[in-house]
Amino acid sequence: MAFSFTIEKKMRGLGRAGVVHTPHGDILTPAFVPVATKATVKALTPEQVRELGAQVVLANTYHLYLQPGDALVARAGGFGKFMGWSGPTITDSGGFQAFSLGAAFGTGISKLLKKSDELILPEAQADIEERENEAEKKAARLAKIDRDGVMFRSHIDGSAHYFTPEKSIDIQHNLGADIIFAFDECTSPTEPIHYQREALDRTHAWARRSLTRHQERKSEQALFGIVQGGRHEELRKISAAAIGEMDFAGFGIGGSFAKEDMSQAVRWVNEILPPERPRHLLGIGEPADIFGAVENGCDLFDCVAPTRNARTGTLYTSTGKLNILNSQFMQDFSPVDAQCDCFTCRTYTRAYLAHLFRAKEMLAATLASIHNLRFIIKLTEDIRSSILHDTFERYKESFFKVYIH
RNA sequence: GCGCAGGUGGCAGAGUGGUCAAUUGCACCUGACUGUAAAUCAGGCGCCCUACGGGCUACGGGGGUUCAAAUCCCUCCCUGCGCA
Repeated sequence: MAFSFTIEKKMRGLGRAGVVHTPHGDILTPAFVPVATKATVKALTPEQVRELGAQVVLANTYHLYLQPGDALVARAGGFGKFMGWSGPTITDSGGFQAFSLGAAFGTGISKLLKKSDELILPEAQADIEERENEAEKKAARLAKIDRDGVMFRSHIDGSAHYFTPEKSIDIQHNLGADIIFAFDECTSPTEPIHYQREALDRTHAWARRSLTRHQERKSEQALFGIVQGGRHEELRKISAAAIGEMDFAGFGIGGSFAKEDMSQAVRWVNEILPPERPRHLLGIGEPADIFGAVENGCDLFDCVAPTRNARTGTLYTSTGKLNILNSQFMQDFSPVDAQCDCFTCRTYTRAYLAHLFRAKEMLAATLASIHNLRFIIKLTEDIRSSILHDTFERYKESFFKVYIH
C-alpha cells in the first residue's frame, strides 16, 4: 500500500487527529516517534519499544552511512528489518548533523534557546574578542557547509565524507524507511539573521534537489521537505511557502527555536503549509512541548529527550521531572509515577531505580527508558483521544495544573 | 623484643621546608540534557563569615627546630612485613 494521510478530526484552529498510512502499517496521529539513531532505540529491544505503544521509529542517515554502511543495511532489507522492527520507519537526512557536528560542536549550544540565554544571541556578540572565540570554535568543527553540501569529518575515525542532497537521498533509499527527509541545514540559534537567510536559500535549493533525485529514482518511499527559518517570523513564512508548494508527501519543521515561542513559530509555518499533508516537528520534544505543537497543527514528533533523559537519570512524572539520583530517592519505595501504567512503574520502586543508577547497572537505562517513553507515548495517546472527543483544552489544562515544568 | 616500611581529607593515593585547605581517581551533593559526538557533560565537595574577599582548625598524639613544617628532630601510640 502506498503512502497516504487521512484526517479524522479537526480541532478549532490548526490541530487535528489523523492516520498516516505506510507500507508497514498505520500511524495514528498525533504520534510520538522514538529515536533509533543507529538502528536501535538505546537500551531497549524492539519488542519492548512495541509494548510501549510506539508505532514508528526514526533512524539517522549520517550514523548508519558511517556504520555499518547503507549498502549493508540495504542488503539486510532496510534498517527496519535489520533491527527487527516490523512497523513503519523514518530516517532523518543528516541535516541535523550539519548543526550538531558544525556550529554546535564542542560548544554546548542547543537548538533550543531560552530567552534568558540572550548573551549568546547573535545581536549580543558584537565585540571582536567574541568573534575570535567563535573562529576558534569553528576550527574544531566536524561539519563544514558550502553551497553544494556538507563536509563531515567522521566523529568515529576522523575520515572525511561529503554529503549533498543527492547523496543523502541515495543513502536513505538504501536505508529503506517508509518516510525520508530532504537534506537541509539546521542552523544554530546563535547565527545572525543574514546567515539564517543565506542558509534558508541553501535549504530550499537542497529541497528541490532532494525532490528531483527522489523522483528520478522512482522510490515508493515518502519524501518530506523541511521548513527552516530559525527564530524569525519572516523567514519561517517564506520557508513554509517555498517548501509547501513543492511536491513533497509531507513536511518536516526543523531548526532552532526560542523555547518560549516555539509553538508560535510552528503556527506561522502550519498556517501556510498545505493542511492535507502530514507535518513532522523534528526533534521536539519534552512532555510540555507536545501540547503547543499539536494544537498548532503538527502530527508527528521525534525526540531524543525521553531516552537521553532516562539514561542520565531524569524521569518524567505527572507532577514534573525528577532526578532519580537525588539522595531523597534512595529510600523512596513508591513507584516513579503512581499514575503511570508502564512495566517499570508497575514493578519497581524509586529506591530500586536509584540503586541501579548509583551502581551503574545497565538495567537502570532500560527501566528508565521504558518509563520515559511510555510516559510521552501515553501522553500523545491521551492527547489524540482528547481531540477525538473534543476535550483537548480540558485535558491540557488538567495536565499543566499539576505538571511543574 | 629487635629490624625494616608506613600512618595525609569518606576511601584509594600524590606531596616530602614556603607557590598546600593540600594533585588525581572513586564516592558523595547539585544541575544540565529537545531531528543522539551522549549509559554523557558541568559545577560543588574542612568549618565560619556582611563570601570574584577574609578568618579559623587541619596531614596519628605530644613536644621541639625554623621567619615558615604534611614535609626536619625527639618521644609516644598504631599498622604491615621479616627475625627472634
